Amino acid sequence: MERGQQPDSRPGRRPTLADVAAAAGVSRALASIVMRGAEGAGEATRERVLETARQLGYRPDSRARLLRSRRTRLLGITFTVSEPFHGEIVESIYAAAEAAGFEVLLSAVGARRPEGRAVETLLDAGVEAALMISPSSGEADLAALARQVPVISLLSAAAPGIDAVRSDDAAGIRAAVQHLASLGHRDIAHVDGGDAVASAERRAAYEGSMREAGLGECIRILRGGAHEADGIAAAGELLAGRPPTAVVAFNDRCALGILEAAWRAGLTVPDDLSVVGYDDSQLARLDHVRLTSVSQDAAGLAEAAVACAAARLRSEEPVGLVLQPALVVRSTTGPAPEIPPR
Amino acid sequence: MERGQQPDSRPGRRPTLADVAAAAGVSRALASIVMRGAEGAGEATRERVLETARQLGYRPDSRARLLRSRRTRLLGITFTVSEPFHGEIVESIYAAAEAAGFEVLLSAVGARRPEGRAVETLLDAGVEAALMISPSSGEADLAALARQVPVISLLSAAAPGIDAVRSDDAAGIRAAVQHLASLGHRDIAHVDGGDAVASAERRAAYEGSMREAGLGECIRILRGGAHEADGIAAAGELLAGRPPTAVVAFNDRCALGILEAAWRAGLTVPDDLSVVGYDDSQLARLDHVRLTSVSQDAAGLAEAAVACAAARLRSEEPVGLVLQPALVVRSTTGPAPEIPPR
DNA sequence: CCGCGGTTCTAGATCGATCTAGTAGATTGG
DNA sequence: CCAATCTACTAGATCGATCTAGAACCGCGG
Repeated sequence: MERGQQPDSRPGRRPTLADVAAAAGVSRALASIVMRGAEGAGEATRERVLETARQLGYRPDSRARLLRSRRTRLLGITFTVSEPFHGEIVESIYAAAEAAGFEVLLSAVGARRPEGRAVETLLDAGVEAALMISPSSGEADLAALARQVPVISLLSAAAPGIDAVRSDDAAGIRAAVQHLASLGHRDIAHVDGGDAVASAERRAAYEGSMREAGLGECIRILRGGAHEADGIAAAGELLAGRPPTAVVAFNDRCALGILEAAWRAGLTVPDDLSVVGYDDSQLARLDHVRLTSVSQDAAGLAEAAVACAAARLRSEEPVGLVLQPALVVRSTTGPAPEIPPR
Repeated sequence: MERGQQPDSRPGRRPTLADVAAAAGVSRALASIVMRGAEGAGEATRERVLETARQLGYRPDSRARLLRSRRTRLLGITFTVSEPFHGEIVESIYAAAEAAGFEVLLSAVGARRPEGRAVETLLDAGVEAALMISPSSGEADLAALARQVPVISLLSAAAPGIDAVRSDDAAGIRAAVQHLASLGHRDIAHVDGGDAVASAERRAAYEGSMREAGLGECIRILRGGAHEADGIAAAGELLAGRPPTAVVAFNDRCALGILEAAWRAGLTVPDDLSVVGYDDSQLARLDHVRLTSVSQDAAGLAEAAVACAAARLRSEEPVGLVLQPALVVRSTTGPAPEIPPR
């Protein structure tokens, strides 16, 4: 009677709502009402049912629950396991989704697991909407997908029929350039993202804001990429000739590569060289890095994306949402050297 | 007739097996047989059903499917979003699980999402077993969990009632020490993992293998940790006094910190200092790092873990499985300098 | 014409929850 | 005292699949 481990009816099986109802001496329907906190149950009965449920160790079977109630309240997420910034967004999405009453289903994209497959898993599980972080699929595929389920693209530009939540890259880059210019820098170079998605836009923003600052003649763009190695390679080229006094990198990982190359070359940051990253990822915040970076505000993006999904499920039209990034100044930027080094 | 977009019965809803059956003029049961490739259907009918399913854009509802068939074939995984090595294992688990006929359900652990919550989500979804990568819960919690569902712990030591799949840390460390000794190093230091789970074991293995190599007098252990900053801090201490000629780090991230500190201090790797990491993560393989590291063989661990889960579901006893790691020599280790530097 | 084994197919129960419609029982009002 | 109203509760259908038991049909030997 007092054991509370095994339901007497079926040995060794996880207890069901029927078990709880039987044990508490009520109908399944009433037990259901109590379990989901709906109204229509007496106070005394409610407590009795909750107590028996606790004793039996009952946990509602989410598959059965979702099957019956049309609204699954499930949000699917595709993300790339090897991208640290994706991880940060995922964590924020959990929080935002929970607050909005959604469950979250993750599906990883990786070298051996293409995005298409990741999305299919989500559809099979019955998600109500799919949040895709930096989707790599083509526009046609995304459009086809969007016909089956609301799709919210995170960090990428909008496509027809799908929501897009991203931050204003141009504004972010402009903030970086202006910050450096206000510190007296003139030779501000840019290591771009190569073939990465947002690379072209950030490159253009760099050129634009250099001209705005009256530094059109100092524009210097090097081909980089999204990873540390790309930063290293570009920095090698950069430091070989007449090095600039500051560099705006495509993202944090690229910036980290530049920092490493600078350290190896014996330069002091930020005395000899200022470096700005992009993403404000954990990497940037690490104690030994303290990288000045443009913050994409993972939490804000996540909340906006979840809000978007909720709006779409209330059958509103797709929107493109653009958040304003903020520059976070840390220890890798400082005043321009009085006399150019070397 | 030829549209193939909307099932005629219920507009705008995803088609069900009943829709397919009706459209193909067969019973639901037969349609089910065809869809899951069971035997008992005529060749002609089989093709007709598959064709109509394709036209209607039918996809089986996994919730309903799993609800009915007791075997959910679902594997739950808890992992930490910010740990790169976890990501690698996750990806390998996908492959291994698919090959073994399992579906995979991910649940992330993070700063704002404790492991307990991550596991509960998995249980609610009805996973048949839980694979936990580097579980942080206490033994009591794990034991309680293991009473509800088979638990396989990855990368951590075994606990009563749960399987554990890990690699032989002692052997890995020994391989690192022997490698360095064979290169002529004598002053081989160890930067440990601080409070991290496997730290004590690796530290002991370092001491043991140093003695085996006749270098008992050169033993030197510094407190480190699992992250880059820990490596930096320890390296600062190390390089301040009489620096060793080689360092065995607790893991790759720690080793990376040591490398950075070395570069900043103007040392050349491996000429002045050899460094060995642990995990053989993506980080170690990066072009500009090329860190000599002990490979934990993510794919092997993943396969073993999935096999373990399968065995447990055939009601075999919990086991502790230990894989042999392998040392991957890259560019951060070399012969000991003829004359100690400085 | 009957019985038999084999294949192909179907009706109906079932998984564990939710939801609709409706039934007891107490309370209130005229 | 009967009708109306409200609350507490229940029976049974339902979601979309699987699974069991059995029906319909085939050819074939006796």
